[in-house]
Amino acid sequence: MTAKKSENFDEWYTQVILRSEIADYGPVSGCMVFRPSGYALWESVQKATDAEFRKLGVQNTYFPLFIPERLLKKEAEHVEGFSPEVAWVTEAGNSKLEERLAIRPTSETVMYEVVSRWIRSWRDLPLKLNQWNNVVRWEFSHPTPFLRSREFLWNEGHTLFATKEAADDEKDEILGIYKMVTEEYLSLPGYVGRKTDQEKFAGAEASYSIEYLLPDGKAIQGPDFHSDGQRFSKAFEIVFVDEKGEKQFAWQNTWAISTRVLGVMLAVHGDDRGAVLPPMVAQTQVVVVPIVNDENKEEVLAEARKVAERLGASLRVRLDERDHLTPGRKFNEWELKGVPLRVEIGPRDLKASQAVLVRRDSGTKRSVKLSEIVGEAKMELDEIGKALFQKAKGFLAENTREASSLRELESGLKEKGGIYRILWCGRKDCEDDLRKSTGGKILNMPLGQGTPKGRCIFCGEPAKTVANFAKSY
RNA sequence: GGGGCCGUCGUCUAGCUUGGCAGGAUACUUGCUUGGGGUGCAAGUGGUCGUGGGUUCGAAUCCCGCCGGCCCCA
Repeated sequence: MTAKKSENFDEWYTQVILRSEIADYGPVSGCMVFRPSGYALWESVQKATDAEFRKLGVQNTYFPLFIPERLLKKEAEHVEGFSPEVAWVTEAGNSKLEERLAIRPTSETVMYEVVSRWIRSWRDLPLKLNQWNNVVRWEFSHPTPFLRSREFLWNEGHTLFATKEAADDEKDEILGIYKMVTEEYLSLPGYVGRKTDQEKFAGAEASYSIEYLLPDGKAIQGPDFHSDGQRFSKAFEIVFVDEKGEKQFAWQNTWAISTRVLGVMLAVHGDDRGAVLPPMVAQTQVVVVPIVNDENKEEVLAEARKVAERLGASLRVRLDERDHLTPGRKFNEWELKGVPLRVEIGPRDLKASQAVLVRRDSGTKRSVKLSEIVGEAKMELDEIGKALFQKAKGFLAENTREASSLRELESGLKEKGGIYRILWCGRKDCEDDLRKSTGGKILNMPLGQGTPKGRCIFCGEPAKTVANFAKSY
């Protein structure tokens, strides 16, 4: 690592993900490669999230990558929102296609066209579908691995209900899952809230998001949930007969968590030595580094293997037996790669029947008895996950401020960055003007708040809501 | 979206101003050495100089386009 996180964040971020061997660039701009340790992070998130979805009765499916143009166009607001960044297939071999095919930017249209055939009666509902897949959104501003890539991986949940109430009830369930996974697995704190009408998903009635703060003071959106109402069911004629024998349009939701959260996690926790991976998602949770010399090589290696095996029964462990590297080199390498916990075993430890545990997050070392090492390692890993979360939470809190005047907001964003709590009248004009004059935007509006006392930061009319405001990715 | 800086072995880079043998460090391979925080020595492998065109006897070097990366502004 040559860049410092605090001095040149963008360069630091690039170095971390490349040098830690988590990701690499592909040959097409904006399309990244997940290397094994990077893909393992996603698999951990996927596994944890998917298990929660299943508890709600969500079933996994797979729908096609390609969407015929006529389908994509069926819901007007939806197509308008996505058309600038849709990638198209227009040819196959030497012949031009009769109808061009969109590479899915999201799958509403292709799914609902088909699903409409599956729904006939209120007994067919609720129908809760999900797919883990890739989508393509051809962004034109600077692509950044994980944080803004043209192709990314995500889940897209698509659920259909008989009533608005049933559909609305799902919001807290899904946002709760996303909050749990990002907090407990990725150690990331964020702000849950509703998006403004301008910022909501193209085709939704209302959108909700979890917003995060990056170390450079800019905010970025994480997982989201959309109440689609009956817009898509009307466009795609997803109709069922209710208990009274009347035809009704289904009420729908869509929701997603993407690989972007991995970028947020890497950016938030990493330091000037490299990546710092939360134990719950790290491919390797513990690395065992034997420290040998000629006299006791076999003895030390044998004990190191034994320790690695015992730890390996319940943890993801790697034993670094490479003989051509010195311990110091290995320490640096595994720190760069972000392995949460290191176990050192050398001649001195052997004599005392102990080993040294070194935490990646704090660098603290302590000796533990070999007989107790499994329990101690588990405890440390647990502590590391919590400590990362607490540290990130502290950063978020320190960089969340209130601004009561436009001037305060402007200068604050410029000098310190971070997220500002502001009062807003709810009018689109003010939202636009705020964006123009500050370069930031309304991220979302915290849920469960009453009408606040006070006036809109821009126009001075009575405020309708509190809003999280920041410069963003 | 606008402006600026930059692309040379896997990585970092010298060379470019003033056109003339692509050089170093690191990594990698082999051997020895070393080993509790980036060991040391020796030998070896590795480069269409981002890409396409132009100028020239001759281009990493000069000119133009494209691609990619970074920075600043909106």
